[in-house]
Amino acid sequence: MMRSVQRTLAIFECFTSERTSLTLQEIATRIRLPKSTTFRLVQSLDEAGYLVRLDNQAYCLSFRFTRLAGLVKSTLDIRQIARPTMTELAAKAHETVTLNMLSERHRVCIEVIDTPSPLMSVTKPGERVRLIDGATAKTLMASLPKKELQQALSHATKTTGRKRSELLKELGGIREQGYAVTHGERVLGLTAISAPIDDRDGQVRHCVTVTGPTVRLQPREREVVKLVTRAAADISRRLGAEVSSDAN
Amino acid sequence: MMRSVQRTLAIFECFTSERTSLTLQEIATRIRLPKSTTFRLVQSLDEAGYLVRLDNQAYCLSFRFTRLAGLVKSTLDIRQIARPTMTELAAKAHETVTLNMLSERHRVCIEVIDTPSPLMSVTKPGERVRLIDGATAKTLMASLPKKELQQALSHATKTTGRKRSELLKELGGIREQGYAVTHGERVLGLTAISAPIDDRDGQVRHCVTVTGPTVRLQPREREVVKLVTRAAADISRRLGAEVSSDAN
DNA sequence: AGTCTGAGTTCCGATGTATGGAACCGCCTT
DNA sequence: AAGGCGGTTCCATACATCGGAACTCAGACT
Repeated sequence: MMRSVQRTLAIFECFTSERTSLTLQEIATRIRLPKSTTFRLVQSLDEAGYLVRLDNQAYCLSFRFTRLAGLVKSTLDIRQIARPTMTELAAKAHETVTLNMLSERHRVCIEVIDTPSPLMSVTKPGERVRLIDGATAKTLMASLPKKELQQALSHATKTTGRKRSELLKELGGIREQGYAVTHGERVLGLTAISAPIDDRDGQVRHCVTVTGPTVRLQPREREVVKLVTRAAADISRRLGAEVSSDAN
Repeated sequence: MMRSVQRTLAIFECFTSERTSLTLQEIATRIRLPKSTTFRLVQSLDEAGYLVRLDNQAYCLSFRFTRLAGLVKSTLDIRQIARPTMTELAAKAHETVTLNMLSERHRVCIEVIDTPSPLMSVTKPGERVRLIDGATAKTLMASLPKKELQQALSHATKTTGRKRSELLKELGGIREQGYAVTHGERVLGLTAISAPIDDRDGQVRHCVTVTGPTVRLQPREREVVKLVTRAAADISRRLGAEVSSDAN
Protein backbone atom coordinates (compact mmCIF):
# COMPACT_ATOMS: atom_id res chain seq x y z
CA MET A 1 0.00 0.00 0.00
CA MET A 2 1.49 3.29 -1.07
CA ARG A 3 1.47 5.88 1.64
CA SER A 4 0.28 8.67 -0.57
CA VAL A 5 -2.65 6.64 -1.83
CA GLN A 6 -3.55 5.51 1.63
CA ARG A 7 -3.54 9.06 2.90
CA THR A 8 -5.60 10.29 0.01
CA LEU A 9 -8.25 7.68 0.57
CA ALA A 10 -8.14 8.19 4.32
CA ILE A 11 -9.53 11.64 3.70
CA PHE A 12 -12.54 10.22 1.91
CA GLU A 13 -13.09 7.88 4.81
CA CYS A 14 -13.27 10.78 7.22
CA PHE A 15 -16.72 11.63 6.07
CA THR A 16 -19.62 9.79 7.61
CA SER A 17 -23.34 10.11 7.54
CA GLU A 18 -23.13 12.07 10.77
CA ARG A 19 -20.46 14.40 9.43
CA THR A 20 -20.85 15.06 5.77
CA SER A 21 -18.74 18.19 5.99
CA LEU A 22 -15.53 18.75 7.88
CA THR A 23 -12.99 21.52 8.37
CA LEU A 24 -9.35 21.08 7.53
CA GLN A 25 -8.52 20.79 11.20
CA GLU A 26 -11.10 18.11 11.75
CA ILE A 27 -9.78 16.13 8.82
CA ALA A 28 -6.22 16.51 10.06
CA THR A 29 -7.23 15.23 13.46
CA ARG A 30 -9.09 12.28 12.02
CA ILE A 31 -6.32 11.08 9.77
CA ARG A 32 -3.74 11.94 12.42
CA LEU A 33 -1.47 13.97 10.21
CA PRO A 34 -0.05 17.45 10.64
CA LYS A 35 -2.18 20.28 9.39
CA SER A 36 0.26 21.27 6.66
CA THR A 37 0.37 17.78 5.24
CA THR A 38 -3.38 17.47 5.40
CA PHE A 39 -3.74 20.86 3.82
CA ARG A 40 -1.74 19.82 0.80
CA LEU A 41 -3.80 16.68 0.35
CA VAL A 42 -7.10 18.45 0.80
CA GLN A 43 -6.04 21.23 -1.49
CA SER A 44 -5.19 18.73 -4.19
CA LEU A 45 -8.51 16.97 -3.80
CA ASP A 46 -10.28 20.30 -3.92
CA GLU A 47 -8.44 21.33 -7.08
CA ALA A 48 -9.32 18.00 -8.62
CA GLY A 49 -12.95 18.56 -7.76
CA TYR A 50 -13.32 15.61 -5.40
CA LEU A 51 -13.83 17.84 -2.41
CA VAL A 52 -15.84 21.00 -2.42
CA ARG A 53 -15.30 23.90 -0.15
CA LEU A 54 -18.38 25.41 1.36
CA ASP A 55 -18.21 29.06 2.31
CA ASN A 56 -14.52 28.82 3.03
CA GLN A 57 -15.34 26.99 6.16
CA ALA A 58 -15.81 23.30 5.52
CA TYR A 59 -15.11 20.65 2.95
CA CYS A 60 -17.42 17.97 1.74
CA LEU A 61 -17.38 15.24 -0.86
CA SER A 62 -18.36 16.46 -4.29
CA PHE A 63 -20.90 15.20 -6.77
CA ARG A 64 -18.03 13.56 -8.53
CA PHE A 65 -18.60 10.57 -6.30
CA THR A 66 -22.16 10.43 -7.46
CA ARG A 67 -20.95 10.17 -11.00
CA LEU A 68 -18.33 7.54 -10.21
CA ALA A 69 -20.89 5.54 -8.28
CA GLY A 70 -22.87 5.36 -11.48
CA LEU A 71 -19.94 3.59 -13.11
CA VAL A 72 -19.76 0.82 -10.57
CA LYS A 73 -20.52 -2.34 -12.46
CA SER A 74 -24.07 -3.17 -11.52
CA THR A 75 -23.45 -6.80 -12.35
CA LEU A 76 -20.74 -6.80 -9.74
CA ASP A 77 -21.91 -9.45 -7.33
CA ILE A 78 -20.45 -10.61 -4.11
CA ARG A 79 -19.10 -13.80 -5.60
CA GLN A 80 -16.86 -11.98 -8.05
CA ILE A 81 -15.72 -9.63 -5.37
CA ALA A 82 -15.02 -12.36 -2.88
CA ARG A 83 -13.30 -14.83 -5.16
CA PRO A 84 -9.75 -13.41 -5.15
CA THR A 85 -9.78 -13.08 -1.37
CA MET A 86 -11.17 -16.56 -0.99
CA THR A 87 -8.51 -18.00 -3.26
CA GLU A 88 -5.85 -16.36 -1.18
CA LEU A 89 -7.45 -17.62 2.00
CA ALA A 90 -7.65 -21.14 0.64
CA ALA A 91 -3.98 -21.04 -0.27
CA LYS A 92 -3.00 -19.91 3.20
CA ALA A 93 -5.35 -22.14 5.15
CA HIS A 94 -4.80 -25.18 2.92
CA GLU A 95 -8.47 -26.02 3.37
CA THR A 96 -11.78 -25.60 1.63
CA VAL A 97 -13.22 -22.10 1.69
CA THR A 98 -16.91 -21.37 1.17
CA LEU A 99 -18.96 -18.24 0.77
CA ASN A 100 -22.39 -18.57 2.31
CA MET A 101 -25.53 -16.55 2.50
CA LEU A 102 -28.87 -16.49 4.19
CA SER A 103 -31.86 -17.46 2.14
CA GLU A 104 -35.27 -18.31 3.47
CA ARG A 105 -34.12 -19.47 6.84
CA HIS A 106 -31.42 -21.66 5.38
CA ARG A 107 -27.80 -21.20 4.71
CA VAL A 108 -26.81 -21.53 1.10
CA CYS A 109 -23.29 -21.96 -0.16
CA ILE A 110 -22.82 -19.68 -3.13
CA GLU A 111 -19.14 -20.19 -3.87
CA VAL A 112 -16.48 -22.75 -3.11
CA ILE A 113 -12.74 -22.67 -3.45
CA ASP A 114 -11.34 -26.04 -2.55
CA THR A 115 -7.88 -27.18 -1.84
CA PRO A 116 -7.28 -30.63 -3.25
CA SER A 117 -6.38 -33.14 -0.58
CA PRO A 118 -7.10 -36.82 0.01
CA LEU A 119 -9.12 -35.84 3.06
CA MET A 120 -11.11 -32.70 2.65
CA SER A 121 -14.40 -31.05 3.25
CA VAL A 122 -16.60 -31.34 0.21
CA THR A 123 -19.30 -28.75 -0.32
CA LYS A 124 -21.15 -28.09 -3.50
CA PRO A 125 -22.12 -24.60 -4.46
CA GLY A 126 -25.84 -24.19 -4.13
CA GLU A 127 -25.96 -26.56 -1.20
CA ARG A 128 -28.81 -25.56 1.06
CA VAL A 129 -28.57 -26.47 4.73
CA ARG A 130 -30.82 -25.87 7.73
CA LEU A 131 -29.87 -22.90 9.86
CA ILE A 132 -29.28 -24.75 13.07
CA ASP A 133 -25.77 -25.82 13.84
CA GLY A 134 -22.26 -25.43 12.56
CA ALA A 135 -20.08 -22.35 12.51
CA THR A 136 -21.56 -21.02 9.30
CA ALA A 137 -25.13 -21.23 10.47
CA LYS A 138 -24.28 -19.71 13.81
CA THR A 139 -22.36 -16.84 12.27
CA LEU A 140 -25.32 -16.02 10.07
CA MET A 141 -27.80 -16.44 12.90
CA ALA A 142 -25.75 -14.25 15.19
CA SER A 143 -26.31 -11.26 13.00
CA LEU A 144 -29.97 -11.81 12.27
CA PRO A 145 -32.33 -8.97 13.16
CA LYS A 146 -34.32 -9.61 16.35
CA LYS A 147 -37.53 -10.74 14.80
CA GLU A 148 -36.01 -13.29 12.49
CA LEU A 149 -33.62 -14.38 15.19
CA GLN A 150 -36.57 -15.38 17.36
CA GLN A 151 -37.97 -17.59 14.63
CA ALA A 152 -34.60 -19.14 13.92
CA LEU A 153 -34.02 -19.77 17.62
CA SER A 154 -37.35 -21.50 18.04
CA HIS A 155 -36.54 -23.74 15.15
CA ALA A 156 -33.03 -24.52 16.36
CA THR A 157 -33.96 -25.21 20.00
CA LYS A 158 -36.84 -27.42 18.97
CA THR A 159 -34.57 -29.47 16.72
CA THR A 160 -31.55 -29.75 18.97
CA GLY A 161 -33.26 -29.64 22.33
CA ARG A 162 -30.85 -27.04 23.62
CA LYS A 163 -31.89 -24.28 26.00
CA ARG A 164 -32.91 -21.09 24.24
CA SER A 165 -31.02 -18.85 26.66
CA GLU A 166 -27.88 -20.89 26.26
CA LEU A 167 -27.91 -20.70 22.49
CA LEU A 168 -28.71 -17.01 22.61
CA LYS A 169 -25.70 -16.44 24.81
CA GLU A 170 -23.47 -18.38 22.44
CA LEU A 171 -24.64 -16.31 19.50
CA GLY A 172 -23.97 -13.16 21.49
CA GLY A 173 -20.42 -14.36 22.04
CA ILE A 174 -19.97 -14.97 18.34
CA ARG A 175 -21.24 -11.50 17.49
CA GLU A 176 -18.88 -10.11 20.09
CA GLN A 177 -15.73 -11.82 18.94
CA GLY A 178 -16.54 -11.63 15.24
CA TYR A 179 -16.18 -15.28 14.33
CA ALA A 180 -17.45 -18.76 15.12
CA VAL A 181 -15.62 -22.04 15.51
CA THR A 182 -17.24 -25.45 15.78
CA HIS A 183 -15.71 -28.90 16.00
CA GLY A 184 -17.74 -31.81 14.71
CA GLU A 185 -20.99 -30.07 15.44
CA ARG A 186 -22.79 -30.75 12.20
CA VAL A 187 -20.50 -33.35 10.69
CA LEU A 188 -18.38 -35.65 12.77
CA GLY A 189 -14.68 -34.91 12.44
CA LEU A 190 -15.24 -31.63 10.65
CA THR A 191 -14.15 -28.28 11.99
CA ALA A 192 -15.53 -25.03 10.64
CA ILE A 193 -14.30 -21.50 11.22
CA SER A 194 -16.55 -18.74 9.96
CA ALA A 195 -16.62 -14.93 9.97
CA PRO A 196 -19.36 -12.50 8.95
CA ILE A 197 -19.18 -10.16 5.97
CA ASP A 198 -20.55 -6.64 6.36
CA ASP A 199 -22.55 -5.51 3.44
CA ARG A 200 -22.40 -2.04 2.01
CA ASP A 201 -25.41 -1.05 4.06
CA GLY A 202 -23.92 -2.44 7.24
CA GLN A 203 -26.07 -5.55 7.24
CA VAL A 204 -24.65 -9.05 7.45
CA ARG A 205 -26.08 -11.54 5.02
CA HIS A 206 -22.97 -13.49 4.09
CA CYS A 207 -20.03 -15.19 5.71
CA VAL A 208 -16.79 -16.90 4.71
CA THR A 209 -16.04 -20.25 6.19
CA VAL A 210 -13.02 -22.48 6.25
CA THR A 211 -13.85 -26.13 6.76
CA GLY A 212 -11.57 -29.10 7.11
CA PRO A 213 -10.76 -32.16 9.18
CA THR A 214 -10.62 -31.35 12.87
CA VAL A 215 -7.33 -33.22 13.13
CA ARG A 216 -5.69 -30.74 10.79
CA LEU A 217 -7.56 -27.63 11.72
CA GLN A 218 -7.78 -27.75 15.48
CA PRO A 219 -4.02 -27.35 16.05
CA ARG A 220 -4.02 -24.32 13.80
CA GLU A 221 -7.20 -22.79 15.14
CA ARG A 222 -5.77 -19.45 16.27
CA GLU A 223 -3.91 -18.93 13.04
CA VAL A 224 -6.84 -19.82 10.81
CA VAL A 225 -9.27 -17.70 12.82
CA LYS A 226 -7.05 -14.75 12.06
CA LEU A 227 -6.95 -15.59 8.37
CA VAL A 228 -10.71 -15.99 8.17
CA THR A 229 -11.60 -12.80 10.01
CA ARG A 230 -9.11 -10.90 7.92
CA ALA A 231 -10.54 -12.31 4.72
CA ALA A 232 -14.05 -11.42 5.82
CA ALA A 233 -12.98 -7.87 6.63
CA ASP A 234 -11.27 -7.67 3.29
CA ILE A 235 -14.37 -8.73 1.40
CA SER A 236 -16.46 -6.34 3.47
CA ARG A 237 -14.18 -3.50 2.50
CA ARG A 238 -14.40 -4.35 -1.15
CA LEU A 239 -18.13 -4.39 -0.84
CA GLY A 240 -17.98 -0.80 0.32
CA ALA A 241 -18.60 -1.35 3.99
CA GLU A 242 -17.36 1.25 6.38
CA VAL A 243 -14.05 0.37 7.97
CA SER A 244 -11.88 1.72 10.70
CA SER A 245 -8.46 2.66 9.45
CA ASP A 246 -6.30 5.74 9.65
CA ALA A 247 -3.46 6.95 7.48
CA ASN A 248 -0.66 5.54 9.59
CA MET B 1 -1.68 19.62 -6.94
CA MET B 2 0.29 16.75 -5.48
CA ARG B 3 1.47 14.33 -8.07
CA SER B 4 0.54 11.25 -6.11
CA VAL B 5 -2.99 12.50 -5.53
CA GLN B 6 -3.39 13.47 -9.13
CA ARG B 7 -2.26 10.07 -10.27
CA THR B 8 -4.53 8.30 -7.85
CA LEU B 9 -7.55 10.23 -9.02
CA ALA B 10 -6.54 9.85 -12.64
CA ILE B 11 -7.16 6.15 -12.24
CA PHE B 12 -10.72 6.76 -11.15
CA GLU B 13 -11.20 8.98 -14.16
CA CYS B 14 -10.17 6.19 -16.49
CA PHE B 15 -13.48 4.50 -16.05
CA THR B 16 -16.35 5.64 -18.21
CA SER B 17 -19.84 4.45 -18.89
CA GLU B 18 -18.48 2.68 -21.96
CA ARG B 19 -15.67 1.05 -20.04
CA THR B 20 -16.65 0.16 -16.51
CA SER B 21 -13.84 -2.35 -16.23
CA LEU B 22 -10.26 -2.08 -17.40
CA THR B 23 -7.09 -4.14 -17.31
CA LEU B 24 -3.91 -2.86 -15.74
CA GLN B 25 -2.43 -2.23 -19.16
CA GLU B 26 -5.41 -0.24 -20.28
CA ILE B 27 -5.25 1.88 -17.19
CA ALA B 28 -1.52 2.41 -17.64
CA THR B 29 -2.08 3.51 -21.22
CA ARG B 30 -4.86 5.88 -20.26
CA ILE B 31 -2.98 7.63 -17.52
CA ARG B 32 0.22 7.49 -19.54
CA LEU B 33 2.40 6.01 -16.89
CA PRO B 34 4.70 3.00 -16.92
CA LYS B 35 3.12 -0.29 -16.07
CA SER B 36 5.10 -0.76 -12.87
CA THR B 37 4.06 2.62 -11.54
CA THR B 38 0.46 2.01 -12.47
CA PHE B 39 0.61 -1.42 -10.94
CA ARG B 40 1.61 0.00 -7.59
CA LEU B 41 -1.19 2.53 -7.66
CA VAL B 42 -3.81 0.04 -8.74
CA GLN B 43 -2.60 -2.47 -6.20
CA SER B 44 -2.96 0.09 -3.45
CA LEU B 45 -6.45 1.01 -4.56
CA ASP B 46 -7.35 -2.64 -4.74
CA GLU B 47 -6.02 -3.27 -1.24
CA ALA B 48 -7.97 -0.30 0.00
CA GLY B 49 -11.10 -1.67 -1.57
CA TYR B 50 -11.68 1.15 -4.03
CA LEU B 51 -11.01 -1.05 -7.00
CA VAL B 52 -12.17 -4.61 -7.34
CA ARG B 53 -10.50 -7.21 -9.41
CA LEU B 54 -12.74 -9.39 -11.49
CA ASP B 55 -11.47 -12.86 -12.30
CA ASN B 56 -7.87 -11.71 -12.18
CA GLN B 57 -8.40 -10.03 -15.46
CA ALA B 58 -9.91 -6.60 -15.05
CA TYR B 59 -10.43 -3.96 -12.45
CA CYS B 60 -13.54 -1.94 -11.81
CA LEU B 61 -14.70 0.65 -9.32
CA SER B 62 -16.03 -0.88 -6.14
CA PHE B 63 -19.25 -0.31 -4.26
CA ARG B 64 -17.28 1.92 -2.00
CA PHE B 65 -18.09 4.74 -4.37
CA THR B 66 -21.74 3.98 -3.98
CA ARG B 67 -21.38 4.45 -0.27
CA LEU B 68 -19.36 7.63 -0.57
CA ALA B 69 -21.87 9.01 -3.03
CA GLY B 70 -24.46 8.66 -0.33
CA LEU B 71 -22.44 11.00 1.83
CA VAL B 72 -22.39 13.80 -0.67
CA LYS B 73 -24.26 16.61 0.96
CA SER B 74 -27.65 16.60 -0.68
CA THR B 75 -28.09 20.24 0.18
CA LEU B 76 -25.01 20.97 -1.86
CA ASP B 77 -26.29 23.27 -4.53
CA ILE B 78 -24.56 24.82 -7.43
CA ARG B 79 -24.35 28.21 -5.79
CA GLN B 80 -22.27 26.95 -2.91
CA ILE B 81 -20.06 25.03 -5.25
CA ALA B 82 -19.59 27.90 -7.64
CA ARG B 83 -19.02 30.66 -5.13
CA PRO B 84 -15.31 30.17 -4.42
CA THR B 85 -14.51 29.94 -8.11
CA MET B 86 -16.64 32.98 -8.85
CA THR B 87 -14.91 34.98 -6.14
CA GLU B 88 -11.57 34.11 -7.62
CA LEU B 89 -12.78 35.01 -11.08
CA ALA B 90 -14.11 38.34 -9.88
CA ALA B 91 -10.79 39.13 -8.28
CA LYS B 92 -8.89 38.36 -11.45
CA ALA B 93 -11.30 39.98 -13.87
CA HIS B 94 -11.98 43.01 -11.67
CA GLU B 95 -15.57 42.92 -12.84
CA THR B 96 -18.96 41.64 -11.77
CA VAL B 97 -19.45 37.90 -12.02
CA THR B 98 -22.86 36.27 -12.20
CA LEU B 99 -24.10 32.70 -12.12
CA ASN B 100 -27.14 32.19 -14.31
CA MET B 101 -29.57 29.47 -15.03
CA LEU B 102 -32.40 28.61 -17.34
CA SER B 103 -35.87 28.75 -15.91
CA GLU B 104 -39.06 28.74 -17.90
CA ARG B 105 -37.62 30.25 -21.03
CA HIS B 106 -35.88 33.02 -19.13
CA ARG B 107 -32.46 33.46 -17.76
CA VAL B 108 -32.31 33.92 -14.05
CA CYS B 109 -29.33 35.21 -12.13
CA ILE B 110 -28.89 33.04 -9.08
CA GLU B 111 -25.65 34.43 -7.66
CA VAL B 112 -23.62 37.61 -7.97
CA ILE B 113 -20.12 38.45 -6.90
CA ASP B 114 -19.45 42.08 -7.59
CA THR B 115 -16.31 44.08 -7.65
CA PRO B 116 -16.88 47.55 -6.24
CA SER B 117 -16.09 50.25 -8.75
CA PRO B 118 -17.55 53.66 -9.56
CA LEU B 119 -18.65 52.27 -12.89
CA MET B 120 -19.85 48.71 -12.80
CA SER B 121 -22.47 46.32 -13.99
CA VAL B 122 -25.23 45.96 -11.45
CA THR B 123 -27.24 42.78 -11.39
CA LYS B 124 -29.44 41.58 -8.60
CA PRO B 125 -29.66 37.93 -7.76
CA GLY B 126 -33.04 36.62 -8.79
CA GLU B 127 -33.18 38.94 -11.75
CA ARG B 128 -35.18 37.30 -14.47
CA VAL B 129 -34.48 38.36 -18.05
CA ARG B 130 -35.91 37.31 -21.41
CA LEU B 131 -33.86 34.73 -23.25
CA ILE B 132 -33.13 36.75 -26.33
CA ASP B 133 -29.92 38.68 -26.41
CA GLY B 134 -26.74 39.13 -24.49
CA ALA B 135 -23.91 36.67 -23.95
CA THR B 136 -25.60 34.94 -21.03
CA ALA B 137 -28.84 34.29 -22.89
CA LYS B 138 -26.98 33.10 -25.96
CA THR B 139 -24.76 30.77 -24.01
CA LEU B 140 -27.79 29.18 -22.42
CA MET B 141 -29.70 29.06 -25.70
CA ALA B 142 -26.74 27.48 -27.48
CA SER B 143 -26.96 24.40 -25.36
CA LEU B 144 -30.71 24.00 -25.37
CA PRO B 145 -32.06 20.68 -26.66
CA LYS B 146 -33.49 20.90 -30.18
CA LYS B 147 -37.13 21.14 -29.30
CA GLU B 148 -36.76 23.92 -26.79
CA LEU B 149 -34.25 25.64 -29.02
CA GLN B 150 -36.88 25.95 -31.72
CA GLN B 151 -39.30 27.65 -29.37
CA ALA B 152 -36.63 29.97 -28.06
CA LEU B 153 -35.50 30.82 -31.58
CA SER B 154 -39.01 31.67 -32.68
CA HIS B 155 -39.38 33.99 -29.75
CA ALA B 156 -36.01 35.63 -30.28
CA THR B 157 -36.34 36.15 -34.01
CA LYS B 158 -39.82 37.58 -33.62
CA THR B 159 -38.61 40.06 -31.04
CA THR B 160 -35.38 41.13 -32.66
CA GLY B 161 -36.32 40.71 -36.30
CA ARG B 162 -33.13 38.81 -37.03
CA LYS B 163 -32.99 35.96 -39.51
CA ARG B 164 -33.49 32.56 -37.91
CA SER B 165 -30.66 30.93 -39.84
CA GLU B 166 -28.28 33.69 -38.90
CA LEU B 167 -28.99 33.39 -35.20
CA LEU B 168 -28.78 29.61 -35.39
CA LYS B 169 -25.37 29.87 -36.97
CA GLU B 170 -24.21 32.25 -34.26
CA LEU B 171 -25.37 29.86 -31.55
CA GLY B 172 -23.55 27.05 -33.30
CA GLY B 173 -20.39 29.12 -33.18
CA ILE B 174 -20.84 29.72 -29.47
CA ARG B 175 -21.33 26.03 -28.80
CA GLU B 176 -18.24 25.35 -30.89
CA GLN B 177 -15.90 27.76 -29.16
CA GLY B 178 -17.35 27.26 -25.69
CA TYR B 179 -18.10 30.86 -24.82
CA ALA B 180 -20.03 33.94 -25.92
CA VAL B 181 -19.03 37.58 -26.02
CA THR B 182 -21.36 40.48 -26.68
CA HIS B 183 -20.72 44.20 -26.70
CA GLY B 184 -23.63 46.48 -25.89
CA GLU B 185 -26.14 44.02 -27.18
CA ARG B 186 -28.63 44.15 -24.39
CA VAL B 187 -27.41 47.21 -22.52
CA LEU B 188 -25.56 50.03 -24.21
CA GLY B 189 -21.93 50.22 -23.13
CA LEU B 190 -22.01 46.86 -21.43
CA THR B 191 -19.86 43.90 -22.43
CA ALA B 192 -20.63 40.39 -21.31
CA ILE B 193 -18.47 37.28 -21.54
CA SER B 194 -20.16 34.01 -20.69
CA ALA B 195 -19.28 30.32 -20.61
CA PRO B 196 -21.46 27.25 -20.08
CA ILE B 197 -21.29 24.95 -17.07
CA ASP B 198 -21.63 21.23 -17.63
CA ASP B 199 -23.82 19.56 -15.14
CA ARG B 200 -23.10 16.21 -13.60
CA ASP B 201 -25.28 14.54 -16.19
CA GLY B 202 -23.59 16.34 -19.05
CA GLN B 203 -26.42 18.79 -19.54
CA VAL B 204 -25.91 22.54 -19.55
CA ARG B 205 -28.35 24.53 -17.51
CA HIS B 206 -26.07 27.16 -16.04
CA CYS B 207 -23.39 29.59 -17.07
CA VAL B 208 -20.95 32.03 -15.52
CA THR B 209 -20.78 35.50 -16.93
CA VAL B 210 -18.46 38.43 -16.45
CA THR B 211 -20.07 41.79 -17.21
CA GLY B 212 -18.56 45.24 -17.19
CA PRO B 213 -18.16 48.45 -19.12
CA THR B 214 -17.09 47.79 -22.70
CA VAL B 215 -14.37 50.41 -22.37
CA ARG B 216 -12.67 48.38 -19.69
CA LEU B 217 -13.49 44.91 -20.88
CA GLN B 218 -12.98 45.06 -24.63
CA PRO B 219 -9.22 45.62 -24.46
CA ARG B 220 -8.89 42.64 -22.14
CA GLU B 221 -11.29 40.41 -24.03
CA ARG B 222 -8.87 37.55 -24.79
CA GLU B 223 -7.61 37.44 -21.26
CA VAL B 224 -11.03 37.50 -19.66
CA VAL B 225 -12.43 34.90 -22.05
CA LYS B 226 -9.72 32.58 -20.80
CA LEU B 227 -10.57 33.33 -17.19
CA VAL B 228 -14.27 32.77 -17.72
CA THR B 229 -13.95 29.51 -19.61
CA ARG B 230 -11.52 28.23 -17.03
CA ALA B 231 -13.86 29.15 -14.21
CA ALA B 232 -16.75 27.44 -15.96
CA ALA B 233 -14.69 24.30 -16.45
CA ASP B 234 -13.67 24.44 -12.83
CA ILE B 235 -17.24 24.65 -11.61
CA SER B 236 -18.21 21.87 -13.98
CA ARG B 237 -15.54 19.68 -12.52
CA ARG B 238 -16.68 20.35 -9.00
CA LEU B 239 -20.17 19.47 -10.04
CA GLY B 240 -18.90 16.07 -11.08
CA ALA B 241 -18.88 16.53 -14.81
CA GLU B 242 -16.56 14.38 -16.82
CA VAL B 243 -13.30 16.08 -17.67
CA SER B 244 -10.32 15.40 -19.83
CA SER B 245 -7.11 15.23 -17.88
CA ASP B 246 -4.29 12.75 -17.52
CA ALA B 247 -1.79 12.19 -14.79
CA ASN B 248 1.00 14.25 -16.28
C1' DA C 1 5.88 -29.58 -28.27
C1' DG C 2 7.45 -25.01 -29.15
C1' DT C 3 7.17 -20.18 -28.85
C1' DC C 4 4.86 -15.91 -28.84
C1' DT C 5 2.12 -12.53 -27.18
C1' DG C 6 0.11 -10.08 -23.58
C1' DA C 7 -1.23 -10.06 -19.07
C1' DG C 8 0.66 -9.10 -14.30
C1' DT C 9 4.60 -8.93 -10.94
C1' DT C 10 9.13 -8.12 -8.77
C1' DC C 11 13.49 -5.76 -8.21
C1' DC C 12 16.62 -2.02 -7.00
C1' DG C 13 19.44 2.18 -7.03
C1' DA C 14 18.61 7.11 -8.07
C1' DT C 15 15.72 10.87 -7.68
C1' DG C 16 12.82 14.49 -6.53
C1' DT C 17 8.37 14.62 -4.22
C1' DA C 18 6.32 15.04 -0.14
C1' DT C 19 7.19 15.97 4.62
C1' DG C 20 6.04 18.49 8.96
C1' DG C 21 7.51 21.90 12.36
C1' DA C 22 7.18 26.57 12.78
C1' DA C 23 5.74 30.93 11.68
C1' DC C 24 2.16 33.63 9.76
C1' DC C 25 -2.35 35.68 8.16
C1' DG C 26 -7.10 37.18 9.01
C1' DC C 27 -11.24 36.93 11.40
C1' DC C 28 -14.07 36.62 15.27
C1' DT C 29 -14.88 36.53 20.33
C1' DT C 30 -13.75 37.66 24.92
C1' DA D 1 -5.26 43.68 23.35
C1' DA D 2 -5.17 39.10 23.57
C1' DG D 3 -6.49 34.52 22.52
C1' DG D 4 -8.57 31.01 19.67
C1' DC D 5 -9.57 29.08 15.42
C1' DG D 6 -9.43 28.49 10.68
C1' DG D 7 -6.34 28.34 6.80
C1' DT D 8 -1.73 29.13 4.33
C1' DT D 9 3.27 29.42 3.32
C1' DC D 10 8.07 28.26 3.90
C1' DC D 11 12.17 25.28 3.68
C1' DA D 12 15.91 21.86 4.39
C1' DT D 13 15.67 17.11 4.65
C1' DA D 14 14.57 12.28 4.21
C1' DC D 15 12.60 8.65 2.42
C1' DA D 16 8.78 7.13 -0.47
C1' DT D 17 8.21 6.68 -5.06
C1' DC D 18 9.90 6.01 -9.59
C1' DG D 19 10.48 3.37 -13.79
C1' DG D 20 13.42 0.44 -16.80
C1' DA D 21 14.36 -4.14 -17.12
C1' DA D 22 13.86 -8.73 -16.18
C1' DC D 23 10.68 -12.27 -14.77
C1' DT D 24 6.42 -15.42 -14.37
C1' DC D 25 2.36 -17.33 -16.06
C1' DA D 26 -1.48 -18.58 -19.12
C1' DG D 27 -3.40 -19.12 -23.22
C1' DA D 28 -3.23 -18.88 -28.45
C1' DC D 29 -1.16 -19.94 -32.49
C1' DT D 30 2.36 -22.64 -35.56
